[in-house]
Amino acid sequence: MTPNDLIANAIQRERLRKGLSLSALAANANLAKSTLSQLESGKGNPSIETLWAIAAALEVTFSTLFEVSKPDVSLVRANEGDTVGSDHATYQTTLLANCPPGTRRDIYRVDLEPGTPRRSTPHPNGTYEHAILCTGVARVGPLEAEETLSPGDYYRYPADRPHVYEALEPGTRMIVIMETKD
Amino acid sequence: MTPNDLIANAIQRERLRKGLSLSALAANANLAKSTLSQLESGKGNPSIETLWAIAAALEVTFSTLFEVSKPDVSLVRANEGDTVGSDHATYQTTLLANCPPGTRRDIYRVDLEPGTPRRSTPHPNGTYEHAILCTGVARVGPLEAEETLSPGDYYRYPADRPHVYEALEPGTRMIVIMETKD
DNA sequence: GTCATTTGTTCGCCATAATGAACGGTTGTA
DNA sequence: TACAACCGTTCATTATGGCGAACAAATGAC
Repeated sequence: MTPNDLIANAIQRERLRKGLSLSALAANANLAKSTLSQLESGKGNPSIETLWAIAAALEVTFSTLFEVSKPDVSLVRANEGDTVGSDHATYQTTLLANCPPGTRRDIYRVDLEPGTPRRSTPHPNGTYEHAILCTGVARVGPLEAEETLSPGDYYRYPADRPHVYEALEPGTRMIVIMETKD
Repeated sequence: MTPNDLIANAIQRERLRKGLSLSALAANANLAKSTLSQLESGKGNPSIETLWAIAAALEVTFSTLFEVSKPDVSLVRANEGDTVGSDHATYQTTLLANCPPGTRRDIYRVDLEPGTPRRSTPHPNGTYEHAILCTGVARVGPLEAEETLSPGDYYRYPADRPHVYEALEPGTRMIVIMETKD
């Protein structure tokens, strides 16, 4: 893939996405439309000033012009299914939770040992926690709905009420993502 | 930041990183050293053919020349990190990454087996991935900055460029949180 | 139908990016 | 010291990217 083709495709892709005509884009970017015409047809070797003007007029970042067109697989997968990208037998991904807009998700690694259960005070209203157990066994969750998690298990629960973490085996480790409203 | 300065810095940064002299780079790229001299001093408006030759000679990807600095990665080993709320000896929590406003974080559980490395195509611009290894050993990250992760290790890297997941042990499992701009 | 407008392309001219030689400065070696 | 080999910069020449005018084709208004 030569840079000419790369940019030719990128310019046209972004231009059509914005519904701009070649002439209109030329006007916005203060470029001759002949220049754009040549670039989109792959005949050309533009300078970065020219590209910069194009990127600005297209309202995209500079490096966008050098990216291959995105099939947008991730977003489609997220809304649709559980298991994705299992074309390789050696590879399997499971979507555990997609992120609602207007939320924050802070990521914690939690190491705990058997002993006194850790009781967490309620977090702000609307808070959720996502726990994925890595190693060991743990009992996790709000008071009326604790669950015993084994490695790989995923559990999401409201964290705006009292909840516990209790290791049932030594060397228990889990990932906890705390989700709060913005 | 004008593109001239951006590229001027990038070329010199990558050139010095490889320990190349300006003259040597010019020879490798089939360019006049006067051209490189002008570019590195910010006086210039190079064509993409010129930049392409430079990127090839520097053995970096094309878009590397437009990046402000190195890939914005963060690595927290299993025994590292800022520990919070460790009042109990049996309990330890590590904040791996707090969530910037206006972002989405989707959570995946990834199971993979040794074999062909899984190469991921770039996600939309500004995407980051957070990987926490649960069991096994994996090599993860963007092409220029892969890291070998052991259980408990946390690695954050830009995912808007090609990156890989490769299991180095059977039964490798990790959590991947994909972070995208809203 | 006619005319006006807009589309993207092609061509000659001009500004300029890339060139190569010459330059001064620095390092290393006999 | 003298000399060679390298460094990066500067400058006149040359190749070429960007420009505007002219162009044919498609579209819309009346």
